[in-house]
Amino acid sequence: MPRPLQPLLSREAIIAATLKIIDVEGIDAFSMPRLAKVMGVRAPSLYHHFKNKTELMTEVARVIVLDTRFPRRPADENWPDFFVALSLNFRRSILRHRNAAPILLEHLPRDVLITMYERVARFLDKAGVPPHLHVLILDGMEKLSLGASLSEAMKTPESQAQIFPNVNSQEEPTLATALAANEWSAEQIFAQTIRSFLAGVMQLDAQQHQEAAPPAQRSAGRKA
Amino acid sequence: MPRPLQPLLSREAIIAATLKIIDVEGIDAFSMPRLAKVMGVRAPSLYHHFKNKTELMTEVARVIVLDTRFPRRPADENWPDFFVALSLNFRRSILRHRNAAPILLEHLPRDVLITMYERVARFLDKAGVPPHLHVLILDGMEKLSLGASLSEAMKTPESQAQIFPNVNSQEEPTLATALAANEWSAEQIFAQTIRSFLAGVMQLDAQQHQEAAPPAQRSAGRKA
DNA sequence: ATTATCTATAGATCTATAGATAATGC
DNA sequence: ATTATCTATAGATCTATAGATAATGC
Repeated sequence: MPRPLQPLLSREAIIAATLKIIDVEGIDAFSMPRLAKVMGVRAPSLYHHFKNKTELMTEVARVIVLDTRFPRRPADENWPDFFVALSLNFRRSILRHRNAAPILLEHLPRDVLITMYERVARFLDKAGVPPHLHVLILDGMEKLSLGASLSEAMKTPESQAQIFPNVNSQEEPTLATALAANEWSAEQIFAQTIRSFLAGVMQLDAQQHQEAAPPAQRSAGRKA
Repeated sequence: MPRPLQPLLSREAIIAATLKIIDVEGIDAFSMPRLAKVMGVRAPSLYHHFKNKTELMTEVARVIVLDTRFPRRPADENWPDFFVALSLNFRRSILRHRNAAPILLEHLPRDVLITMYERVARFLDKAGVPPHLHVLILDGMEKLSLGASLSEAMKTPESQAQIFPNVNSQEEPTLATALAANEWSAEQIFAQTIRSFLAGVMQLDAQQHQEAAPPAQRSAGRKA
């Protein structure tokens, strides 16, 4: 059966099948022959649609991140809510495919993020957040979201319920006490971390302006 | 030459050689035969010292993280400085072996972190930071440090100088403006992010106590 | 008896290319 | 002429185990 009446493959279908294999069987189970088998074709046919395995993985990473929904814009004074919502969406997109975390690390789709960050920067502008804080806010949000998502994704099923796994109350009494006092889920802690970060960015910036210049001033002096 | 007069191998030497291969040639260049060749032995000899490749990689990840120095304790009121120093040390430890980032993600040595967090929790206690904030602070610091280190580690040599690579001032004007205004290095942004996060944690907590209880109160009410 | 190497090798794959083949679209 | 499959296969490895061997330490 050389060329079939209807194409058996498409880039979209190949990417979807790749994700499914990785989701269900794990990343080590994935190979081009395995993918071919799942799709009912022979391995070389896949190379008609993707130059090589790397190109396929790059697209998989893109699809995962592109799934992140952009939240509705809240009232200007509640702009941190927007960041919490966006970060949670990003985190959930990654955790929808936790077995793919290593792929995401290796093929982080910078272009997708850049496009997203441009929209976010415009949002910040409209909300009245001073431009000299934009890079700090975007970078901090990226790092927090990536760190939280990737480390959560790598948790074993057993340790998924715990914030810090394997804490021994004999050897780590202070930490054990702190954990016992915690009533938040990993996701709630993440949201609160984003909120705290944003609050701190604004607070430290306000402090610096107080020091550097008279009250209602607002420019220059972002550096120490 | 069956058993040599002096042992040719040791766990420490094997781990060091593994890291060297990964640092110099990249993670894909690593294999047990390649490692054996570098050490002047045959591949099966390595299995006398490590059960399998996974055990070796787990130890490599441990060694990388164990390299993180615990900073000197500053005056209590400057406790955030301690966190900035610790986070920077952690980040630098990871970036000393940037090619090993995927190993770190997959074999994150939880026990090493837990031991470190116990010390940090005690430090927080002494500095007067209320226990109900410990988990939030530790988790946030972990996520930020991991996210920053791992994504920095995966940057290509070309993009290492940039905060966000490949921003086009035609297509992303707002973001490009924000980047042009930035005068900080990735490391400086990271430090400032840690600082902001900590400031925000304290500020939001103070606010909540204001709402929930009369001034000098300090207990309960960590939840909304 | 135990330790630390070796030889030999099972056994399992993988990625990717060359070139054939038949269907499709112009 | 181009497209989308196929067959065949080059070429390169890898991980890990079984069992031999000689040095070491008791």
